[in-house]
Amino acid sequence: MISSAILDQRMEHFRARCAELGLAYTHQRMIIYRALASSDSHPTPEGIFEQVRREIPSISLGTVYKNIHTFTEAGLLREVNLLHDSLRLDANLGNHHHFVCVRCKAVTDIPEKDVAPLRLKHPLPDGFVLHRAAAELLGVCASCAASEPDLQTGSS
Amino acid sequence: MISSAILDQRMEHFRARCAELGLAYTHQRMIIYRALASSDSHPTPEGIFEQVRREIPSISLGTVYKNIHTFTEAGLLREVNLLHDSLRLDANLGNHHHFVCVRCKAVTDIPEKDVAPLRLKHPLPDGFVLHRAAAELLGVCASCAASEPDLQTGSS
DNA sequence: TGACAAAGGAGAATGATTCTCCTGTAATAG
DNA sequence: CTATTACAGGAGAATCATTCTCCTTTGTCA
Ligand SMILES: [Mn+2]
Ligand SMILES: [Mn+2]
Ligand SMILES: [Zn+2]
Ligand SMILES: [Zn+2]
Repeated sequence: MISSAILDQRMEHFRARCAELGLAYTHQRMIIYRALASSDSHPTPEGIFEQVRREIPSISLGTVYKNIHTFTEAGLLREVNLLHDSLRLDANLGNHHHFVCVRCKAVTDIPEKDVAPLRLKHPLPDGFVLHRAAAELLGVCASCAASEPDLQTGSS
Repeated sequence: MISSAILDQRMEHFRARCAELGLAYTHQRMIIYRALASSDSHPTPEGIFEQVRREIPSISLGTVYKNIHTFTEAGLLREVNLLHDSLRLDANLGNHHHFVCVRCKAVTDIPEKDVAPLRLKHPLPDGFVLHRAAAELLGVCASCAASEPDLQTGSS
């Protein structure tokens, strides 16, 4: 759960961004975004659907999915897992990092030594056990950047 | 594509691990693992299926999936995307890191300042444009660790 | 208030993945 | 080198998340 101050700030940003983009400010959208914005557990669409249903029993799962896409495109939401559409496999068992192209979803290995060592400066929450750590670099790969010059600025 | 020396080493490891675990060393398994081990593009099950099919036209997609699971459990393969089973959303738009529990797939936010800054010590491959970087920490969350004491060693 | 484009609801369709069921074959003992 | 048998593979059905289609409803704006 998120503090009420942060939630208010997020809801205000949501309202402003809807106006900015000409998105209709519907009851469903407000409730869906509030469910998302008040969670810090990285929920699934199903989870959001279940929660929203308590307030709007007639809401359809399709509406939840459609708005998740709308919000993501509007920059109001991020997908935790860019690669969730299909399993991606790696037979390289050594430590290394990954660069993921936000455009074509290509995954490129980055040698471990090319990134400053990942060091925890504060301990993990109590009871957590760390197995492995790697950097996930997001951006645009060479071939996508070549075909879309305006992506080269790094401004999402 | 991977160098032939590394491929040989991986195939030898594969053979040894199969013997170790009592896994039958079938032609299909060998061809499937070779397809995986000779790729550095983080292929999908479909992609592996297409490639294996050239050598074993009668192979079934189910066999590819089954062996991918077998190999993953054997530690011969890793999933790039632990969270690919369902979309996971994040309304926290600030920079932060993620801890993913390998057991229950819970995603926990780690404040940006709790990890040493992610710095590239060598430039990305030519033409690549970086948008964002974050650490992905893998391990076992507090509640999973509490319920399975033997997971606390960190030895995968 | 009225017109219209955008948004929502219901359920079918799709696509990736898993499962079931039967057949074939690698492993191993004789 | 066979026979036995448990494990592995093939085919296709089933499942589950996600997307799409089609029609109805509702914000938005004049
Ligand atoms: Mn890799
Ligand atoms: Mn997060
Ligand atoms: Zn790309
Ligand atoms: Zn857990």
